[in-house]
Amino acid sequence: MAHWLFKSEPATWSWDQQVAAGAVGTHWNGVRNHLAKKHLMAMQVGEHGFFYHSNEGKAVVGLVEVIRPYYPDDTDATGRFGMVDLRAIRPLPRPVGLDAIKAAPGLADMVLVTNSRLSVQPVSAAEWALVLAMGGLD
DNA sequence: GCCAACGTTGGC
DNA sequence: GCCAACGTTGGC
Repeated sequence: MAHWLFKSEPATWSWDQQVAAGAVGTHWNGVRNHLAKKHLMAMQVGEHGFFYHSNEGKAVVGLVEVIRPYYPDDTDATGRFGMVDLRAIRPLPRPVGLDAIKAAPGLADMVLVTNSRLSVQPVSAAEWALVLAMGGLD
């Protein structure tokens, strides 16, 4: 199973809001980038991702699960882009900050480091395990 | 709030 | 189809 990372500015959509959305989850809409779209299209129900707070916080704060695969984003008038649905699984006991990620030897190739502007990113199995451990989960 | 990086748009 | 101009993102 693949792993992912979803970025959100807390002022727009925060982890607390994601948690409040509960099992029903949310539509991860608003993606308008073709590389991000490609990642969304590759996602399968049951796959897990990191929830990352950009700009304010700058940390991986929780885990989410894909609960509905790619379908059209009704906020996109052009019809070119789509979205998936996500639900919160659990917070990280210790949020993993961008500074810690940049400082970790095993995470130098993380997309968060190499292409920080991409809003939906793939995460390798090794990166996933390392960030989980840094966040206090096994 | 600045600005670098990057994606997109539109004129040619 | 190239590329300059522009807008947006996101770290600092």
